[in-house]
Amino acid sequence: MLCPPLTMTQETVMSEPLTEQEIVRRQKLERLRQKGIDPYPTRAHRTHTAAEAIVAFEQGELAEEQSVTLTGRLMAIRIMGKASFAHIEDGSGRIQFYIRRDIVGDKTYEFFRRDLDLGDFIEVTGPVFRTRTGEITVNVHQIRLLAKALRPLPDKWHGLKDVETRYRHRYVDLMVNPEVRQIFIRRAQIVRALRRFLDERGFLEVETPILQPIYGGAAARPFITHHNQLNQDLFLRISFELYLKRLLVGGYEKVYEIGRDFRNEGISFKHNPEFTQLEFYWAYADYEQVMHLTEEMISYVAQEVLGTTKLIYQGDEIDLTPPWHRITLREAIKERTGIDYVQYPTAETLAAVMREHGFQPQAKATWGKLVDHLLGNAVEPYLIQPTFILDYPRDISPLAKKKPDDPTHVERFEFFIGGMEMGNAFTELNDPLDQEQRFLEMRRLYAPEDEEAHPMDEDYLLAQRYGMPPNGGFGMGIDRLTMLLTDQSSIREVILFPHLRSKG
RNA sequence: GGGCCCAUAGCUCAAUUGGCAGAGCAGCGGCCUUUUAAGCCGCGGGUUGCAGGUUCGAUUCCUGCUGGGCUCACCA
Repeated sequence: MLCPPLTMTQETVMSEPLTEQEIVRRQKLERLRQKGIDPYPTRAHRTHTAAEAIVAFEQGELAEEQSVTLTGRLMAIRIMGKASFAHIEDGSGRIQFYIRRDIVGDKTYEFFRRDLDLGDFIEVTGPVFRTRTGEITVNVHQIRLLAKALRPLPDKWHGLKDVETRYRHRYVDLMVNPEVRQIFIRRAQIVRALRRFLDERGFLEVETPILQPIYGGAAARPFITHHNQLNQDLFLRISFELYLKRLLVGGYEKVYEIGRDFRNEGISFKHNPEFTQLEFYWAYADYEQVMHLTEEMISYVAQEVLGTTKLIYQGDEIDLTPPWHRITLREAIKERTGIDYVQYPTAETLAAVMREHGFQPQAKATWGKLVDHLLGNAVEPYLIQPTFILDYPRDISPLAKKKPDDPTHVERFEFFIGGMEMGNAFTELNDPLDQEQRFLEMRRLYAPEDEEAHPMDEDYLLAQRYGMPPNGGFGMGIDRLTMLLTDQSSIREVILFPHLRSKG
């Protein structure tokens, strides 16, 4: 038989016609059913993972001819007539098995040869031995199908490279690219280490609303949704800040949250519309103490996850060992551009001198945005080693407390590693009347129809009037930290299902 | 949103100046009882992202569209 007729009459929800290989696999499925074999049996059995079987054999824990039963996905097949080698892969790794016709019999051997495909999940049982070339191998006595795969696997050597397919069908990426699987294991380790670090220091993990009637705590455009029964528009949160600080009013002294923020903005190598944030708030601390905790926390995580505080990011050697470099924003900008922004206290004069220096700021940018432009364009890309940039202009930091000796600046820092902003922190503003003025100021800065204009959170002001302890707050992008610790240049490589435009 | 680049078989990639769309892997048939990117022989598989245009002839040149990548802008 050269090629079976390429027709399939079964109804399908997929719009694409079946490929030849898919038709062949469905025919095998039918053949199995006719033989009375369930291609999707309800239960599987295993005595060892692949890794456990290998260790058990190496340590002599398996008696002569003692059978093990392993499960996994069929990843490679080498048929040599009346005997064959193949590899299965489970969550612990790969292991080879050997199957001989004279051991399993004609019927089983033909089942293996004709009915199984790469990608199928199977169960194999038999004693473990070492081949002539030294590989620990299961000598199969019984083999069973656990789940038939109806789509062919990508190239066994080159894997799946097409970036769009990797993101849209991440499960395929994960099944054939082990280094991708490793990234998300490491991501979980990072989050676990952060939790452990904060838990050990008495921080309480809390959960605050994702659906919020008023958004705030950051400068970003929100996603809007709607509650039908309440007939109420709601916003997906852009930060946790205002809710977490309410908890300090309530009496908790150390709180943190790890969760998702949503920002309705541009997508780039370091921006995804939804991303994971860590924020903590610490009563009676200031931004100096938060800085200490930050460098301690990040180096702890690196030590826990990588076993070292030195790493390579995109070709640069980075040393996370504290203490980190500290420089004021004003000095950093002066160092890189020669511009001392305090000499140009209005948007007009600052924009003018920036243009003289070759910058092209937005025409209607506020003074604070101009300073931020200088930071982002002239300073940030050079901050490869971990660096705290301190003391931001007051008018771009409406939730931060003024410096006692300089009311034009606030006690705020951002920290940068590998040329990326990793986090933002400040001595939190806890003066309810000052806070109210800041909110009113922000409202004046933006026209009401401006999408960046922020609604006034009156309940937050009310909370502060009950008394909020002085405190230091902190926010950090976990996706970016994961990029750093896995040496990835795109945030999409550290998010399992990154946002992509719909097709068609 | 602007600029640049990319899209060819299930996967990874070729295709000369515009001249018959190919290879490896995967698949199918055959040989092969310690292989490991197994090997050998044979066979099938394409709306070249989509829609137009130029041309005797378009994977190739042009326009538009869709999706992706990089980059700039945007992102208190």
